[in-house]
Amino acid sequence: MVRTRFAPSPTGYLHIGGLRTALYAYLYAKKNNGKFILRIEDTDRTREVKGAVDIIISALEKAGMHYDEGPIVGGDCGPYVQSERKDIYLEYAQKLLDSGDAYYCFCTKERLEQMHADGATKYDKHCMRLSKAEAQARIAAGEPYVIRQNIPENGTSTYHDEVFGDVTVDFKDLEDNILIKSDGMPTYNFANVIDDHLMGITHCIRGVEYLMSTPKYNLLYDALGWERPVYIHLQPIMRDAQHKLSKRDGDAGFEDFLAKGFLPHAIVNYIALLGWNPKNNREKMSMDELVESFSIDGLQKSSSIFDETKMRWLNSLYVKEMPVDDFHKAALPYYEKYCPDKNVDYVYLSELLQSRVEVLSDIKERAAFIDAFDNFDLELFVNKKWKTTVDMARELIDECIECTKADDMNAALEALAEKRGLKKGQVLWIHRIALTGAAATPGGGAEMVKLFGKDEALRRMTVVKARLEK
RNA sequence: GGCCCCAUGGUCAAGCGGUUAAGACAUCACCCUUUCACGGUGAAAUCAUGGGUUCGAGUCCCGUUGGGGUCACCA
Repeated sequence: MVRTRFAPSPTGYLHIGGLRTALYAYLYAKKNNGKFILRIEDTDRTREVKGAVDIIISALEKAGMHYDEGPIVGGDCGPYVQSERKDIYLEYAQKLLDSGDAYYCFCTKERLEQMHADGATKYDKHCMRLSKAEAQARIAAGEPYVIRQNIPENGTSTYHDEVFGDVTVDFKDLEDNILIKSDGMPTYNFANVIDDHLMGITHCIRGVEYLMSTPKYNLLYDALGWERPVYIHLQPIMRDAQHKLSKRDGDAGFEDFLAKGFLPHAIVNYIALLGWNPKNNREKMSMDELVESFSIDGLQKSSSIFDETKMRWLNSLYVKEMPVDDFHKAALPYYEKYCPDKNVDYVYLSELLQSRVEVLSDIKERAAFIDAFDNFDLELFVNKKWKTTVDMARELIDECIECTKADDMNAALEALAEKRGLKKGQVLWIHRIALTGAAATPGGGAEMVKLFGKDEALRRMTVVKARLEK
């Protein structure tokens, strides 16, 4: 049975790159009728962020990825929070100590720093030479210590990665890294191996930053007599050719995009395609369809640049197919914030806006004309294409108002154009500007009158008339 | 710097020795619409570079360049 996992450290938000890693792990598990596990990697107590686990869980929920085992829901391999598994790691560290695959190290930070200052590129195995008795004595004396992994001094290690193929690393380039820190907590390098095995993880899906250290983990699997998992390393999502998308650049978090008005599934759909090709030439896909078409051979070997513009396009597709009621409900908070308590038909506004909005937050500018009417620039009456002028508006405003009162406004406007020897477009332009005060509106004059209602429409035009005649 | 990995239009990408080198976003033009969008049609735009191998190379090999990753008591 396939078992994959998403193992974030609780930093306070879910990075879009992390979300994609989680997504691929989820898709792969579901595609193979397997299980998707959530594990929290919080062994660095100094980086503890309160409430971070809840944020991750709720983000996964919103994204539509339900984990089968993990915090809160539990499972047979719990606990799923590493800080609660301390004793387990110590137990396995002891086995490694016994077999000689690990050793106690008492080197001080000062000595380590001096070593590097002297040009050393890795730890010199200084403490490996200590006898067991001596090590025990120093521990008994209360000296702080760590446990290091004993890596062979010579030879190479090759393993197969599902996306990169065979990767070979020379042991000379690997350091005797720390397995257990002086506070008794394991490092990622150790905990990840122990947990992946104990939790029955069959496919290890993670970022490329672990590509080169994977041989160290394999050494651990081998020493403990465990079967290695299948490895699938993922290239990062970039902001541009040389920088990863990061929180520092702002808005690299899943929640940030939600706040910007993106729909959760649109984000998921977009990032699924960033670094993976479904081979069916389809882009807009439901979660079920993603699961159905997911396959690791569509995974990209190179990193990809995040393109918010394209995500907006995909989002607009989902916005358009929303039931009008849903769209209206989603739009309401924006109306309340940007054009509250106006004399307009908000439901009709939603109807007009739905096809003109890519992300919900576009509503702000799209509906701005409703609120920003009073002081619009009269120069808007000037239109190059239609050759309209402010003077023309001044001349026509009274009649435009009359037309608006008419039962058949459109016909009246048309008649007005004819009477004045103008093109209909010229009259319509002036009429719509007088009504909305905006060069672009989510509908023509007729729609705008319907949106405002005749009374409010006339009130607006009267205000403009006064301004024109001042 | 050592080591590992990567390299097709501006971006996401198909391609797995023989193609007019798909498709999508963005861009531009036109149509539709007497606003703006939506929609439709079309255009422009890519194999980083130098050597091989081969009848034939975007596809295979080597070098170069560029980029990323990694060298922590962080994950």
